[in-house]
Amino acid sequence: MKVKSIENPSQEDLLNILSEGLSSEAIITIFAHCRVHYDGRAKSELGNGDRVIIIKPDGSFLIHQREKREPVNWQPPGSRVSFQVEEDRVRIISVRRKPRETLEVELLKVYLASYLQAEDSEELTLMGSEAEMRDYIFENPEVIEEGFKVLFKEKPIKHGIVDLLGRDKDGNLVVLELKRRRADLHAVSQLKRYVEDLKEEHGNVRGILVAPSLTSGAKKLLEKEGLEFRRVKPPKREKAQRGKQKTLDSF
Amino acid sequence: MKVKSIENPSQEDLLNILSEGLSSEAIITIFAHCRVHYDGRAKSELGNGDRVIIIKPDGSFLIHQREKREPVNWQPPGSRVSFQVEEDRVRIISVRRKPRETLEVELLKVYLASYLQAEDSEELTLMGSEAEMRDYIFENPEVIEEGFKVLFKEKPIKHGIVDLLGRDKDGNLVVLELKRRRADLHAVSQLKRYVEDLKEEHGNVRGILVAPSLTSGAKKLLEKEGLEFRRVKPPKREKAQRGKQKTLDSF
DNA sequence: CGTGCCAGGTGCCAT
DNA sequence: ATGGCACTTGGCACG
Repeated sequence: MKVKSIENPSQEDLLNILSEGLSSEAIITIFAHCRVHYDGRAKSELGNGDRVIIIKPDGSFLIHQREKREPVNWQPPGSRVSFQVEEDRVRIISVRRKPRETLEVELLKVYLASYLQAEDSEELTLMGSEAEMRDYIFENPEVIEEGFKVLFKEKPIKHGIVDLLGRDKDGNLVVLELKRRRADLHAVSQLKRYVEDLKEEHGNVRGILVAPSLTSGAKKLLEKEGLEFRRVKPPKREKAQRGKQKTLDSF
Repeated sequence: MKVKSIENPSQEDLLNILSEGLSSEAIITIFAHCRVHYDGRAKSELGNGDRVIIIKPDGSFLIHQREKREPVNWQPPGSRVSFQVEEDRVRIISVRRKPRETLEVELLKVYLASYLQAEDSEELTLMGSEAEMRDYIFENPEVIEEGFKVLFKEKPIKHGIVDLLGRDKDGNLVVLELKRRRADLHAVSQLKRYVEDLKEEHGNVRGILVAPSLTSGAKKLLEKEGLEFRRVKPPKREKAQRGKQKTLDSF
């Protein structure tokens, strides 16, 4: 019996679903008219309305309204769930420590209470991430320019971590900042920070923003700062393997 | 009849729930053993497992595994749902245009099919955001320093938009970059970009990072760049009202 | 743990 | 639509 569900449950029914669901590490889903209070890093109030509530066995807690991809309120994994029973209503409370955050759902009317003892050992395989773009350029440095050689991947420098660090055919140090999508002002600032950092210890340093495209503002700032752009799209192929720290001595 | 649910539904039952749910603008929730394919900005595959699927009337589509706050796969609001019926299984397809993205869920076994015709007119009221911090400082500029006056809120400059722009008691232009939480390298880079921008047209410009705290790296970079820090925590009080563009002529 | 940074980020609001 | 940026960002990998 993987699943259990009760429409318009009595208070006893509801409490059964909750305790069985929690103790059996199931995913609990409740349709309810409710009100929500949150206090922690921020603070929020949500008045009465119909929502979908999900409680996962890892402590994740989601409250969804009828619109948007994002939950209106939530609690991250690791939070602890408990419930209080009052005269005519049940209150579900989720507490997170460090930072201390509490989420309180006042259930005014429950339309459906259910849980699923989910078995799932599969993990997502994702193609087209920046990590894959990095590996791709690492293996095919010529897509940046002829004679380009990679020295480091994910190299920590004074203020931050550089995606790729290499040398051009003239021996200049080259910093690459990769973006899997259209690069914006933030990306240019990031690249500029790395270039300025490295210029302090090494002579000339080139900075290249590598992305499928640029926003108008990014282009303006990039040109003003004497930085460069190479158009590269993230490859959508199966990730080969964990390409860890690659170090080629000093530089 | 706000809610409908069927445990271990027949294919006909399932199709009824889906079409009734979609046409009545309900939130549809399905517990199922399934497999998922996604292709769009990136590409992903997810093997067989038990998941919770949510389809919202605005086109939002969520697939949740038993862990994490984030859906393993999803589709944003505005996507269009349809379904294909095969011999022994149903396939739910969600398509987004611009960018073109498709999400396909192959339902191998459905444990529970349900929907809720949710009525909800309430919106979240949130306290402690950066916007509130901005309004707070706008109204109480002395929390930055004695004699500080605000000139602009959300002021667009050459490369970006400054949170707050003002003048100190000596007449120097002052840029404030606000963070509702511990400020990091990114915040410092952002502030530096604004300060450099304004220095080109105006004489001396001070940059102050306003946040509850700083990361170690942010502190180092901030000091090296001659920028300043003021410790301010975001206020958790009810938002007063929409404080729009505040312009005090030129500066 | 804190620091740094990506994300199929999402959402909001501006031009 | 594009742009610039915040978010209770979440999640991960590394020191």
